[in-house]
Amino acid sequence: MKHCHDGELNKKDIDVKNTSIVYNLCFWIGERSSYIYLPGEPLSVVELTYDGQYRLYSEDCSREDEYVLKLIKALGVNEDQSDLYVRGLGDPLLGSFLNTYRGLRLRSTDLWWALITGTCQQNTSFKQGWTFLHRIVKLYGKIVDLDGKRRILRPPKPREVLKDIDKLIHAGVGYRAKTIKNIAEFIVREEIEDSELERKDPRDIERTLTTIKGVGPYTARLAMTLALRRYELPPIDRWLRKIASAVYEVDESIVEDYWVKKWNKWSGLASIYVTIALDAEYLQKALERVRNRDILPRISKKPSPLNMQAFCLEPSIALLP
DNA sequence: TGCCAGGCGGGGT
DNA sequence: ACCCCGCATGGC
Repeated sequence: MKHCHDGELNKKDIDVKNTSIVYNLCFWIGERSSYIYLPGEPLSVVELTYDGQYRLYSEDCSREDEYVLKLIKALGVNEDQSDLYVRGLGDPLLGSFLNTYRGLRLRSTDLWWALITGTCQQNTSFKQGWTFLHRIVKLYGKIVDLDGKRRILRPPKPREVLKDIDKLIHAGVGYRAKTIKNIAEFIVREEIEDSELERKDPRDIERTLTTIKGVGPYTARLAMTLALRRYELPPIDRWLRKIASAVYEVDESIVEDYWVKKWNKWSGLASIYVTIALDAEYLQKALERVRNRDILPRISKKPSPLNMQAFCLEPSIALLP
């Protein structure tokens, strides 16, 4: 890769550090900066220091202005969240989180990676799911040379996974391997531009993504949230359903309706924020924290959405070849 | 050591 | 529109 140029985010009141580290993989989180792969082609990556300086690398620097726009979009710098705050300040679940993390945005990935991320969360714990993802990157990822000085991992593309699909077994993903294969084939076959899906009606997006076998409403909605910045349809799993039911004192069967009435076009983002606010703790611990109104991230040594660095210390990841 | 978990699809009613 | 089961794996 070539070093294209350096710049500075016009970041206004964005919390650059937390935005770049939350749900990032540990390979790309450093002491003073993080790496962010930009969606789409050509392969481009940004090193973003926590004070907002960035350094752009790409296979092809000729369209570097486009990449800066991609970066701005991926970081959600211009996403106007004022309505979210009108809805959320004072909320028993997210009120104090929103107050404390005002500058946080959700960094986008590409659709392929968002769908894989959702698949890895299916019927498993936070820790196990994110362990799968780290292992997929270690098993399939290539080392890229940034400017002759630094080398970093990059996530695999769908074709690279398809080429050696049997290796997925070593990532420990179990029966999810089939779904990952289906997703890779879908992405290769459809050649959908993320921007094309982005404009569709949310129900259409959900319908399109759930045609992939193994992708249901949860994974489709998570992907819309993580890749398209479309938050109208919330990913609600058993964990969030029980938490929301407890906090708002509504029956589990109507949690989704209640959630969408409350958060409206921010529903998906609010779902993700709850996982951050509760450090993605196991359900019983999360419920206890909710009862104690202890709903702010507590950064410990354990892996959590705001402490993804900890995954690099896990033997099951660190010791992979 | 066995459970069994931040889903899903298929097969029932 | 529901309910129920099996599913691979690795944490607890």
